Amino acid sequence: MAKRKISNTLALAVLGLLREQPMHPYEMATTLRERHKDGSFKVNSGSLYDTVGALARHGWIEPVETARDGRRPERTVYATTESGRHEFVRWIDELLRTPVAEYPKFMAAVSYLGALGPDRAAEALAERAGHLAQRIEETNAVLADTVGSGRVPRLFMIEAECALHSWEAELAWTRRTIAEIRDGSLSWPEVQRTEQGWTWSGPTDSKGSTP
Amino acid sequence: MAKRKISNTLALAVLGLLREQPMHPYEMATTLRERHKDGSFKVNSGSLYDTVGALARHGWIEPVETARDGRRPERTVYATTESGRHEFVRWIDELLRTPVAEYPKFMAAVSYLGALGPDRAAEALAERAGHLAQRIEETNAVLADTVGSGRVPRLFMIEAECALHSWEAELAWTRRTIAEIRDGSLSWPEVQRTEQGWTWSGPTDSKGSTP
DNA sequence: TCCCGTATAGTCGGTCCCGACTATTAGGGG
DNA sequence: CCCCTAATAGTCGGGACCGACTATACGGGA
Repeated sequence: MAKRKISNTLALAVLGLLREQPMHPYEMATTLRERHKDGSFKVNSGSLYDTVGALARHGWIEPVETARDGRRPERTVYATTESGRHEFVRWIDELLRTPVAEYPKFMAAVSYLGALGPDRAAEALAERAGHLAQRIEETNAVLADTVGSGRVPRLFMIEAECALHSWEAELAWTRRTIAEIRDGSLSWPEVQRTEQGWTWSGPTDSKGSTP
Repeated sequence: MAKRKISNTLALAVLGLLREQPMHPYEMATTLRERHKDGSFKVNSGSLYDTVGALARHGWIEPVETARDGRRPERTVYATTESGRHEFVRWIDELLRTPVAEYPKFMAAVSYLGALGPDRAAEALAERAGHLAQRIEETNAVLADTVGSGRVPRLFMIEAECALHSWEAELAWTRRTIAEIRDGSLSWPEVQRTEQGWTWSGPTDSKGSTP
């Protein structure tokens, strides 16, 4: 599978918005924020203008008007093209079908959990758990205020449900791991340098070395 | 909280490796792959040399030797510094404590699930579910072969357990959503453009419009 | 009426990151 | 013994991404 010409998912959001209505970049940003889509797309003005430019170069969108209100900066309004609308659907299809490797910061830190020692690790994870619980609550509130009140169809906020499930899973894992650290069921070997290679020792693990 | 000087987590991996032993960049890459850490860190030669250079500029690591084997390219061997070792621990602590917004590609696609229509969406999700199941199986096999056989302490592969849980959660959500699409409990409104704004209609949702 | 904070709209320079590429050598099958 | 592949070690140019900055207009309190 050849690499996508544009891989920034912000471009997907742009195509999605322009499918509804011609718009200028600044309006795209505010619309995405209004609809709470800024949890799924990193909306950054710099990236946005870059992305819109790239989409235009590829012929997936095109400028349809350059208006000027008084002496404010010029606004360039864009619309999708036929090929842009097709690309939009193809891209979504591909993103859904084939999982790609992601490298969340949390996973990197968990890789070196050992370096903190059991007490500090448990404490740090506990703080994270608190933040996660709060984030989950906030998202639930947003869902209640939109889908829950019938103002927005559920399908239009489905990604919030997806994110919620993912955070709940992370929270569950975090809490379980805290418990395992505290009750000692996750043994904490100390690493030592020797001339042979690496040696570790711990409450339940036997000594060994990596070749 | 001021922004970190280096945010690429590959730098964390480098600090972690050099804490054990002085090394040259190429050896870091192969070591990370051997230890199956390339699921948590994106190991790319270009990024690696950039990252090592940045770490050296900040004084967190330093070159200790530049050896040359025959007429092969020069190898620069690096070691951590005192401040590098402190930074390592501080960084892990911070990454664990405070969750940051991540923008997985899947979330972006789910945002526009509607654009595929129910049948194609369900089919695409089903294909994803298959890939996820396979990935889970592969990771389980790796865990069985390392931790399961007692060759590596569980703590050293803990991030694989974490990733496994996260994928299992995603798989569960995916399967549940497929079922909801197929049995019609996730209603699929059609969006139409009107002069007022946006109108949708669907089996269970009442008509409405976004202001 | 004057000022100040906020909303509107976008530009710009620099850093980060990637992957394709180069160059050398060890190893092994024919 | 020779060629071909894989492994070793790293370079480089270009594109993606970010966030700080500019500039104008509007609204409301002092």
